Amino acid sequence: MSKKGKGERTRERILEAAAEEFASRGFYETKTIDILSKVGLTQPALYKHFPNKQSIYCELVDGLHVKFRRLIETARLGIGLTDDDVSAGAKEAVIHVFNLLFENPNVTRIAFFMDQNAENLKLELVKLIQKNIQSEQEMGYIRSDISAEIAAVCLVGMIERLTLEFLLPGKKSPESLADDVFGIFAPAMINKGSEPNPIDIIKHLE
Amino acid sequence: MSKKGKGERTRERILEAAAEEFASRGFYETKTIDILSKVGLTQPALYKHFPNKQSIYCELVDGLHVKFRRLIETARLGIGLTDDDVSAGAKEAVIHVFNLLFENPNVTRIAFFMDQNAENLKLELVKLIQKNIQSEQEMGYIRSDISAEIAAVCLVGMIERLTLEFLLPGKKSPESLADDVFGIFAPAMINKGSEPNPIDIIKHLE
Amino acid sequence: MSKKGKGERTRERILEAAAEEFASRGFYETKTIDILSKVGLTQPALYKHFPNKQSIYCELVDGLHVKFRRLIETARLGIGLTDDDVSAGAKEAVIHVFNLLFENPNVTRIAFFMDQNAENLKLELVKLIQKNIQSEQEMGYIRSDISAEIAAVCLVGMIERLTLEFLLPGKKSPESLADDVFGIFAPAMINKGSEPNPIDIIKHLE
Amino acid sequence: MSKKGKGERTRERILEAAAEEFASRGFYETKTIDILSKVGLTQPALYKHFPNKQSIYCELVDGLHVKFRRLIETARLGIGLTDDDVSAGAKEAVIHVFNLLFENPNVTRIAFFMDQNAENLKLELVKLIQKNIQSEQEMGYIRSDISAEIAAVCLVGMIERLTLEFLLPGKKSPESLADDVFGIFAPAMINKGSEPNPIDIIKHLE
DNA sequence: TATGAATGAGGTTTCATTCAT
DNA sequence: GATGAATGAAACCTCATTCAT
Repeated sequence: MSKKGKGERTRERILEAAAEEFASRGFYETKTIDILSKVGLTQPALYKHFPNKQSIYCELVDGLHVKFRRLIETARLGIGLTDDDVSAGAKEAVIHVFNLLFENPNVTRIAFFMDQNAENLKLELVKLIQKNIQSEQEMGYIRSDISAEIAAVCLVGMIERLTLEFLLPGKKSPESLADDVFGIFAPAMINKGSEPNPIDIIKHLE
Repeated sequence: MSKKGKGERTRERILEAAAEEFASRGFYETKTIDILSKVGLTQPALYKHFPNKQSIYCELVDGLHVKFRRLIETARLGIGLTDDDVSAGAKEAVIHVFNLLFENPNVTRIAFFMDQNAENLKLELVKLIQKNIQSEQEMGYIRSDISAEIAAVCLVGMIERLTLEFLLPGKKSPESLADDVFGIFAPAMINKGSEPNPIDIIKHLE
Repeated sequence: MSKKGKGERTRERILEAAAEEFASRGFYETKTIDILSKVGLTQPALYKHFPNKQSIYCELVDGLHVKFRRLIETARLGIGLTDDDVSAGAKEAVIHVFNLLFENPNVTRIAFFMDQNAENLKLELVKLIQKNIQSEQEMGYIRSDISAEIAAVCLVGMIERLTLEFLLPGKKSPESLADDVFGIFAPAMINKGSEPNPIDIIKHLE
Repeated sequence: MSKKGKGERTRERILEAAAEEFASRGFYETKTIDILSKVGLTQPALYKHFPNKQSIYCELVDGLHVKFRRLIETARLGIGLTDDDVSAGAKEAVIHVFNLLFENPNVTRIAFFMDQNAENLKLELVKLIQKNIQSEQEMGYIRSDISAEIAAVCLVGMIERLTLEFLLPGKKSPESLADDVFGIFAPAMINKGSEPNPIDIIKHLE
């Protein structure tokens, strides 16, 4: 009666168990038998569903990486909004990031923190944020005396560590963490005492 | 002339090669033979100097962890200075951290970024910073509407990522990075729009 | 209308597919699933019809081996004929052999060329031929300066290789190959330059 | 003191044991542990010397195949001799073949009788012999009413079976077997009653 | 001090084979 | 009669690690 065949469900149970094991022990210390005994299966069952241990790992990692890249892409396309939307949109984007990372904490641990390739992912995120910051700097909304790259890198660093210490353990919600991040990041970026760059204002009025 | 015997030198060459390999491939993908062929030795030589592969890894990791904890301890003891010292001291402390992380990039990669235990280390750093922030919040020097813990976590996150992207690749110096960090973190913490706490002002004027 | 039930037909399709696979890949490189996918069945179906993989192989091999031994037995009983019959009968026998080997080329490949037990079969054939040759040698019809055993072995060798190179690929018919074999073997056996044994001549004139 | 290092000798002992096992059980029924227990070693020792089980097999097979092809090549270059040399040379060549096959009976069993690729080898031998026969047919030395190809195939068939039944078990020497082969093959080929073709004679006198 | 040669131990993987439906 | 899903068993291979020199 169930839409999914038993095989499909088994496959998913393997993936889930693998995620738990990989997240807590790492790839190498996770033995296939650890995964299987968790699911209550024996070795050949695993190889009915996956060609090898590595492929389970990859499926988990790639899954998140794809979603993550898609999120970045979506955010990139959303660039170029009006005033309030800009900062509101930024926070919204960060919430999306936290949401995604919170979807499956085990997978996030693996794909976003343990996997070597995660660095590339973070670099892409940095690039996206950097571009946004630069736009806003050109518009004079935020300080221009700070390197957009440095700022972006810092923002990503904050997101990372907040994810590890508050999001994954379930201590804080994505929204709340986004507030926290911008509670620090926004004030740091604000064009405080200095007059806004007149040219930027003109640009903005057009 | 050299104080160190040949054996001691060999031991160090092994450690160094191991650091390179561990840093680039990780513990499990680094085979003892990879390390040895890099040094031009054969397997038994390794076991003359170390009880096993794990011990090489531990020696590298523990070395940095000890130094790191010592740094934190020193910083902790240095708490409770006068105003200028406070922020100057904070930046100084961050420089020390960057300096330590820059001492041996390979080891840093291993002990500070790959090793599971690094989380504890970072947690200790967070605690230290959190305490400092709390002190300053109590003194009214900085915003009190931000959780000291969150702020500390964010600061550590920034340090981490800046280390990975600028310090380890040699793109920026410890001092410059400390400037960058405080260029963002300090303004974010400043008690701006709100009326400053009168008591704090008095303190500050002294 | 068909005498055979569906099960029986399935059984035969399995045998046939197995013969193809065994013949082209050998026993070990043929996986049960290869056979089954060829027939469009799944694994349990196989075990409804055969106790195991080996038994399929045996059934194929034994089938030919039994037929072959029966052929040899028939030939053995037919020994002791008059002159013309002798050589004519010999060629007839070889045609029978080729016919049998041509009946199912795949099975022949397996049972006559790949199976270790085939050696015994060939040995039996050698023994039979050797006896025939000896009889004829005693009768003086053919050279006595050649070991009957050697001659028999050679004849079997020819049959084997001709089978592989011409019969199984369908390049030559059993009859034509029998002609070829005797085109070489008969002249080789003939009592040519030497004076024929007078006694033999007398026998021959009868 | 010995020229060969211990490792090299071990390698050879493995090869030798493998040849025995492969020859008697076949590739798949030979477990690496069978080979190793014969040599008194454990698994890793094998993999110090060979990348895998297959490579041991290949080294054995390729070794003989190369020698065999070299032999054929040498024979090919030796074509085109005078009268007596022709048949003498042919026998000589067959002796070389038998000698090679006798050098290492186990390897011969594997590379010349069990290995699938052996068929190609035999085909090459057939081609060589066929050419020689054709030359002699053109010169009128031997019967032209027999297909050179058929004759060559038969000759190879004889060699094969004689090898299996007499050479490998050590029942007959290469020379003796060559005599046997030509005792049958030469008379079969001889241009008995018929006058030699005049044109061929002229050709031969040139 | 360093090495050539060997090992113990254990993991991944691959089959043929079966159970419950 | 046939199947989806699972298993038992065993082979290959790869390590870190050690022995004897």
